[in-house]
Amino acid sequence: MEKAHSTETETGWRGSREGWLEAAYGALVNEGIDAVKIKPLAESLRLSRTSFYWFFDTRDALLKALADMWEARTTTSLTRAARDYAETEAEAMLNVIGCFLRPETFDAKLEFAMRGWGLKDPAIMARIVEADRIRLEALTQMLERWGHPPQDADVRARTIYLVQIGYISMRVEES
Amino acid sequence: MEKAHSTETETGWRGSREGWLEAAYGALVNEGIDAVKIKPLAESLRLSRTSFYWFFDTRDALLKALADMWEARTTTSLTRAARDYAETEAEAMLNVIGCFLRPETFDAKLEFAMRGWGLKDPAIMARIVEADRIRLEALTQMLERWGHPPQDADVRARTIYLVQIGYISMRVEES
DNA sequence: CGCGGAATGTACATAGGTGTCAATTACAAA
DNA sequence: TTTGTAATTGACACCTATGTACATTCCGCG
Repeated sequence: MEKAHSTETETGWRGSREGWLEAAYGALVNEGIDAVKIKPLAESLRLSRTSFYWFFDTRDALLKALADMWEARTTTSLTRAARDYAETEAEAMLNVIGCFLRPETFDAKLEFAMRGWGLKDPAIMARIVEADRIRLEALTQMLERWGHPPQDADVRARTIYLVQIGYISMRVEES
Repeated sequence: MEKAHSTETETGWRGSREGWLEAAYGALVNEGIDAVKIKPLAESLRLSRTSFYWFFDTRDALLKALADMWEARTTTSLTRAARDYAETEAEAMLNVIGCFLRPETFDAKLEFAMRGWGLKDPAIMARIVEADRIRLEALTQMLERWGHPPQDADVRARTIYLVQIGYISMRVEES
C-alpha cells in the first residue's frame, strides 16, 4: 500500500535532527512537556519510532535540546535588546518592549511551556530562576545607564518584567 | 509479612474521597496534571491502587473534582471580594488585592497549575477563559460603582488582573 | 557495479499506567 | 455472635511508553 505522505521535502530520506526537534517543540508548546514522547512524535512525522535514536541518544537528550532552544529564543535576544544602542531612553525602552512582543525575538509560547515544565523538573526550574535573574539584571543595567538610581532602576525593571510575564501567561489561550 | 506503616491515623480504615482529592491536589500543584495518576497516589496514601475506584468512578472524575475545587478556591472568593462593602474606593481596592494575596481566598499555586493543564486540555482552557472573563467583569463593575467611566474601569481592571497573573506565574518557584 | 555508511524498520524486553472483577477484610449495629 | 455493608485487595486484561539488538534499505561514490 502507498504511503500518502504528500508533504514537502519528498526526498525519500526524511528524518533529521531538526525535524524531530521541531516536532518536539510543537508538542511542548501546544500540549506541555509530557506530550513530548517518541512514539507519538514518530507517528506525526510518519517515521518509525526507533529511528529517533539515530539522531538522539535518549529522550532526555531531546528534552535538553528543547531547553537550550528556549534560552536561545528568549534570554539571548532580550539581553541583546537591552544592550542595543539607542538615541533616547524612550527608544531604548521600545527596543526592549519590541523584543518581548515580536515572536522571533521572544518566544512567549515556549516561555510559558517552560514554566509549566519547571513545575515538575527542579533542574528546569533552576534554569528559569537563573533566566529571570539574568533578564532582570539586563533591564536594570539598561535603566541605570539612562541615569536611574539603582533602587529606582530595580523597581522599574521588575515592573516591566512582571507585566510581560503576566501578559504571556494570559494570552496563551490563542493557539 | 508485616506492613511497616507506622504513620498517623492507624485506624486500619484509611481511605476517603477527601483523602484522594487532597493527594491529587498536591500532585497537581507540585508536579502538574500528568502527575495525577492513580498508582502513584495510591502509593503515597499507602493504599491499594484499586480502592480508589470505590470513591471515584474513573480518573476523569477525579480531574473534574480538581477543576471544581479550583473555581471554588479562586473565582468564587474573588467575585465576592469585589462585591464586598467598603467605605472608600481605597478600601474596596484593598479588599480585592488582599483576596489575591491571601492563600485561603485565592489559591495561586492551583491557579498556575490550572493554566498549565489548560495548555493541553481545551475543555479546561475554556473554563479558564471563562474565569478570566468573570473575574475581569467583577473588577470592572466594582470600579464603575466607584465612579470610573466604563473605559477607564476596563483598563484599570485589566491592569490589576494582569499584574496579579504575572505575579502568580513568577513566584511559583517557591514550593 | 558494488561497497559502505546513513537512515530506517522489526522484534523483543522492560516498565508503568488504567480499569474490571470476584474475593476478602474490618467495623457497627442488631 | 451474627450479619450487613463500607472499604480494601490481588489477579487479570489491556494499552502505551522507553530503549536495545539486529536486520534491512537507500544512496552516493570510487
